[in-house]
Amino acid sequence: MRNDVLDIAKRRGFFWQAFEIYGGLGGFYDYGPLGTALKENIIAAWRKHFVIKEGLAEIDSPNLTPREVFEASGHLDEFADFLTKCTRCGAVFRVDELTGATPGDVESARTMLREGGAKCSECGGELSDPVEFNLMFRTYAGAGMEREVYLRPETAQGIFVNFLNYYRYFREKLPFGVAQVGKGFRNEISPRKGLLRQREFNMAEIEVFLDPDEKVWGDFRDVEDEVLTLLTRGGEEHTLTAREALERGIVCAEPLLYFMARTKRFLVDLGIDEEKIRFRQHPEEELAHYSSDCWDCEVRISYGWIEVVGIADRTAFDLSRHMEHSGVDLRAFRRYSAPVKRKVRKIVPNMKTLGPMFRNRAAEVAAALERADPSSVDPSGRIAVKVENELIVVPPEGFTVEEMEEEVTGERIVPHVIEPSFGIDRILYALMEHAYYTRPDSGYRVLRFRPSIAPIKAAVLPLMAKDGLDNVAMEIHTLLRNAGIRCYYDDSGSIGRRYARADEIGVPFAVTVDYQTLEDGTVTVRERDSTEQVRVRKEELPAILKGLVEETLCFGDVKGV
RNA sequence: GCGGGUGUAGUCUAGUGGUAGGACAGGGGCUUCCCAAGCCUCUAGCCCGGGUUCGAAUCCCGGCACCCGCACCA
Repeated sequence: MRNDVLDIAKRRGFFWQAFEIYGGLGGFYDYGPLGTALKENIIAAWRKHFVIKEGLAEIDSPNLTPREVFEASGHLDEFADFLTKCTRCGAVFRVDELTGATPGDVESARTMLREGGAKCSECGGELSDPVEFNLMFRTYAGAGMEREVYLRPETAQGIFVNFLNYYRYFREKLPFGVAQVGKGFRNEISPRKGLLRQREFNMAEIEVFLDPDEKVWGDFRDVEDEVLTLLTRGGEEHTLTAREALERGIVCAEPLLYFMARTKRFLVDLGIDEEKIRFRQHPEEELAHYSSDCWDCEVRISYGWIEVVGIADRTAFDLSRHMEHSGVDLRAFRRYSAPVKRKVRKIVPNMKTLGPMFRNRAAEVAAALERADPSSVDPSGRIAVKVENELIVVPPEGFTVEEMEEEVTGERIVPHVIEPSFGIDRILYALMEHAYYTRPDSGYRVLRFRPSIAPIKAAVLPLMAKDGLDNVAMEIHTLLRNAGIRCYYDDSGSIGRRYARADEIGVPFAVTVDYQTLEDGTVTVRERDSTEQVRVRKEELPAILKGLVEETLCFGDVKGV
């Protein structure tokens, strides 16, 4: 079955190994005409399900990202490393942790490891030769190559670093969500399994920013009846509704569960087999460095259960780290429902005396005084403040301590992030496997794409390429294309062969011009899976096909003449 | 990255040192032909690079790619 799908993928133009004429390059694929169209249709469906329905802001940030971003995100520390493995127990270690120094290349890593005489700290076994483990592609920006940049391993950072822009865009109110469709790059050690593990891949990510004390998103009632199969960290398997999962505390964060249910609905809507979808919670040790809880949506295909969507609670990790590293305040303001009044003692600088006393540093001293704690005024009435690492003692006449009433309207908080991250290529491949079947009578191959997802919507076929049937069919072909329907004309070989060719790439409808067309202007429309036909007037064809393709009209409801 | 396997037209495959063959797919034709019918015809291939040999798809070495397992998978 897998081979049939891969055969169709290559032969008919869905996808194939890239750079083949130069021997190929592992982990890189081309999408051909049909694959590109299919991918676009999947993304369009994703937009409908998430961007539009959830009211997200879709954005587009660069693939190349400066080093600093990944220093902050932790990707550099965690993944640009030399690793060694215990040959006895299989435990994995970082060379820099074992030797206390960071090696520059594999050779020096090996030397350091051997000279240090390091052994496995778990079982004392011998360690393997180190392996370079840098999953990010590095390059340089600028003529002088002065900026080190990396191809992003996820699109998420492009959203986090712009948090303030999106916060402003959403008029400074939580919660809000930002989405991005784009490419991610990971220099996988061994890319495998075709589209499933590429070095350059398509992803669609959502970052939802929430108040940590009020982690809710969407209307849970919309999804509460959705039945989910859940594999918990503890090894239990449950099949229950989202409501039950929430009430029994199987998934702790409500928005996580909400997006899990929405994800399932999206996949089923695409044509993924509902019976072959499950959610698996990451065990502690599998969690990424940034997430506190994560559920993978897995789909069963010929390769087994594969992850197609990851739904993670990234907590305040990313924003906190970018705050530390950039020095920019990335907090949101949580407004209290009513302002809180409170009495405070404050130091008020007296500029009249501070000015002559400190001259050009007076402003800094005043600022330091305002930040200082009134209780640190010493018994003699003086206070010491730090200005540019210098301790300055300000005499009593330089300030007053005043008691005043202050109105506090809110506080600053670091939002938490819920991240549903979709692997578009994996979804596309899984969809192809799930859509594939062979006709029981003939064994002919069919892709059962629903009309809105199918890359090509209609085939226009003259029964015979003569007697003027071909001309009429070509006219209809033009008519349909002008109506915005993606279709093709085919007159080669027998009519049966042409139906089979169309079925193999999942064309849902075939329009056939026959001898009766010449008499009364009607054509037949054939539905792919049932192979049933209905005869309609050719003038009505664009409207009927548009309805069928947009799924506002069912094939069974098409009125024949 | 390690171990095992595999690379022959678009796809599947025959060919174990001596002229690369087939099937399917594809193109052109014939046949009033609605589910890959038949017939004629054409296109198209030894993964790449070295070596051994008079001669390599075949043997050897290296590389690349794919598959399976391990490891890795933010």
